[in-house]
Amino acid sequence: MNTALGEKIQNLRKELGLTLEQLADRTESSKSYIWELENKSPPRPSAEKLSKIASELGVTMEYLLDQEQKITEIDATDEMFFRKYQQMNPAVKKKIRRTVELWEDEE
Amino acid sequence: MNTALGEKIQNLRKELGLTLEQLADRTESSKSYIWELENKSPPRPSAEKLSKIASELGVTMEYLLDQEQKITEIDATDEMFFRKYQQMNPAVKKKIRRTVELWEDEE
DNA sequence: ATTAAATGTTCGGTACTCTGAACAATATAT
DNA sequence: ATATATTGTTCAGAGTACCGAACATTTAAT
Repeated sequence: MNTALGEKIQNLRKELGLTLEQLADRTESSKSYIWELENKSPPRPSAEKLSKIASELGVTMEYLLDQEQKITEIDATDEMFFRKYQQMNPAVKKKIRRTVELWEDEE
Repeated sequence: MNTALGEKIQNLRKELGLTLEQLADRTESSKSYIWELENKSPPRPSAEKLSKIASELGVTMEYLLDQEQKITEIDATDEMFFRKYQQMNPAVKKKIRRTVELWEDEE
C-alpha cells in the first residue's frame, strides 16, 4: 500500500536518480527506513528527518505533507523543471540564466 | 533546559495568548506534550504534529526548525529566475527546458 | 485569608520511529 | 550461463513520541 507522502518521496528520488542508499546517506537515515517511508503505511516521520529529506529532494516539508493537492498557480511541468534546475551546479545555473535572458523578449 | 524550537513555540504561544491546553486542543496534542516540546530536551516531534503546531502558530515548519541545519534554502537568485521563466510564453519555456536537459549532467 | 479555578509540571506506559544486519531480487559483467 | 555487484525488502529490537491522569503552582474571586 502506498501513501501520498511515500509516492512523492519516491517520485522525487527517482527524478534525481538516487538509490535508496544514496538518499539515506544524504539524510542521515537508513535505507530501510527510506524504503518504509516510500512503501509502508502510514509513514509518520519525525520533523527532523522529513526536513532533511525535503531539503535533499529540493522541496518543502509542507509540499511533502500536504494531503490534498495544493492548489497552486505553479504548473506541474514548470515546478519539475525548477527542481531540476535547482540541483545543478552554480556555473551551469549561471549559464542557463544568461541564455534565458537572451530569449526573454522572444515571442 | 531550553532549546531553540521550544523557545520559539513558547514565545509564539504566549504572543497569541494561548494556554498549553488551548494549543494542545487545537493541534490534537496533549498539554503535557506541548509542555515537553517547550521545556524538555531534545524535542523531536513528528512532522505531523509540528505541521499542526506551526499552522496554528502561523509560521512554517521550516521557521520552527531553522537553526544550523537547513541546507537548501531556496536561493533568491534562483527564485527570481523562476519567476521570470514562468512569465514567458509556452514555446520559449519549452525551448528552455530542452536546453537545460542538455546541460543536466555538465560539470 | 480561603477557596476555587485555571494553568503548568511530573510520570508511567504504550505504540511507533528508526536502525543494522540479514535476505531477496535485479542489473552488470565475464 | 554464472558470478558479482548493486539495489531493494524484511525483521527484531532499542529508544522515544505522545498520552492520560495525578500532582503542583499560580491566578482570581469572595
